[in-house]
Amino acid sequence: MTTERRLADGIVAALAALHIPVEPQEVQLVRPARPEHGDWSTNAALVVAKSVGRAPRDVAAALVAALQDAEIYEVVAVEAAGPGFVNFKLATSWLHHALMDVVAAGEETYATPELGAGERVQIEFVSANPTGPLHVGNGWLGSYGDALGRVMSRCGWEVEREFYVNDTGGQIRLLGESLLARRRGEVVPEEGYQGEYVTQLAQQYEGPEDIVQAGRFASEAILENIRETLERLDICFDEWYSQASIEESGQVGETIELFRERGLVYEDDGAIWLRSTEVGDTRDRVLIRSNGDVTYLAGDLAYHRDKFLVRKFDRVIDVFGADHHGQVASLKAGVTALGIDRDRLEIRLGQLVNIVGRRMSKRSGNFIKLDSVIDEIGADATRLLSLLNSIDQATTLDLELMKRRSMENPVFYVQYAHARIAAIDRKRAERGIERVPISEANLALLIHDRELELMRCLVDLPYVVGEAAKERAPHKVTNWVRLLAGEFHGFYHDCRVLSDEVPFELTQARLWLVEGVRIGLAIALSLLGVRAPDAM
RNA sequence: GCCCCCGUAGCUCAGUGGAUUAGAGCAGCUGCCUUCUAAGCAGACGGUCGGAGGUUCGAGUCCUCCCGGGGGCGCCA
Repeated sequence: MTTERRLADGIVAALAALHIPVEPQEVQLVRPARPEHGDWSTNAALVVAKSVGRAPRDVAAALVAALQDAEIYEVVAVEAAGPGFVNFKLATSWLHHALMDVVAAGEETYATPELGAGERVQIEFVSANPTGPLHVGNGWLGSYGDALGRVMSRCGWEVEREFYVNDTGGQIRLLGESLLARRRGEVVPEEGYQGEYVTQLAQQYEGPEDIVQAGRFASEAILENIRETLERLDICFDEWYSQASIEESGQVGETIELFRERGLVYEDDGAIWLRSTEVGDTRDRVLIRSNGDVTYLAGDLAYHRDKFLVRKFDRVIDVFGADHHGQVASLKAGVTALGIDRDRLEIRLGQLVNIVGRRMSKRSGNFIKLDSVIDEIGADATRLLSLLNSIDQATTLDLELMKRRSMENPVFYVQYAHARIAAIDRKRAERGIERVPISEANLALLIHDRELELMRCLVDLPYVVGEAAKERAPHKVTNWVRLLAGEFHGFYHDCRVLSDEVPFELTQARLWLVEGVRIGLAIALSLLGVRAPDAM
């Protein structure tokens, strides 16, 4: 049983003994930022004060007395503080036990909070049009979606990642036209695709002078290039879902029929409309244009019908760039019109990114190829760079920083910590030192401030991973791992593991502490999709 | 006009209800290498948390309005 569990149970029991009713969710047990506030702290007295009509400090005092009587294991002091917090001070041994827990659980099972309860969630992300190479923004949200999937999987969600391939419609025709124009040596139409890759594809295309076939050829080749780029970043998908396939399968018609049955379809100006204002949209939307083509929205709604009603996901998370904000209202409304609880569809909008020193015209970040960034700074740095900040914030990425081989560069800083640990282990082997089983190590010798800080940091990982999953914010894992790496470099500087000056027993204890840190680094880096190297 | 995101140190950003001194990294300043990688560690400096009201025992964090930046409001995708 963890210390946290013991304290939480103790608080509930103490409140019960005092006949104070409470909603358990309101009571928080946190690790305070300031050491003088103890090892753990609860706001229980503050949140129940109003309902029992007593001053928070009075409740806190009563709670303290009850908790003292309870004599919880390893708790050496309970005190009321500030406006009514109850702070717990624990024997240092609680950290040693926590370290044992980390090592016992290991990389596989440490920090795997059961939050998802097996809920089946689909995360759709990137879904870039196969009309050109991926840009920086795709890598940014691709890293986000992939890391979010990893974090949620670790927390007990059953995750599937999907890439929606927009392989049909006007843009593919336009791509075909652009390619054919290039092959004829003519100028590409003004709204067409001007990129040099079109010229290259035109040279490879040996098919007929047919827009559809040329478009398909080009989009397939480009999609292949997209896959390769994503693979370089270790961004994986379970499914590549074709928009063309959903249109050809008749599902669009079935979806529109469903809307019709609900009386949400009408004709106007020769087009077929969805009365989406009935279900929360700001305006009605066209499903079938007057020329007979289905709109992107109609396909997208058929696609979401497939996600919810055919494949039966409990929850769907769509990750879009902020430039797709216009789709949100109609998608939500369409899903509602299908009789699906709109809260089961989560749409995360990532703000647009810019690059330091590359003067942006409008959305300039989007014109920088992802492949060239990976060439420049490497895959690990590209991923970590993308996971440094919240996607809610329009950020300016600094490529130069990520190229430096020094502490200023977060990816090197963190990976270097892992490499240093591996170096210690190599040195240990060289010196013929065996690591004794942890049960035989005297962890009580770990009392240096650096050592205690490292253990405190490790204790926080399950909480951090859980928050990252619940808030769909994998960058919280990045923050944590940078912190852990920082603590480790401090420890490394002040506390030698292998040295004639260090007693054998302390060496053994430190070897296990270092192993705990390695586990923490390995877990966090794997969630972020960044390699944990043994040497640099 | 309406909708979404943001405004925190010179720069890039954490922090999204909790504790009389709001954090990190970088830039600039100062120390520390016969030692497991100095690709490191430490110290000092640096902020009216865009502004004004409000809710609360408690607000950078929640609500309202205003100012500023980005994005979006197609029979495009």
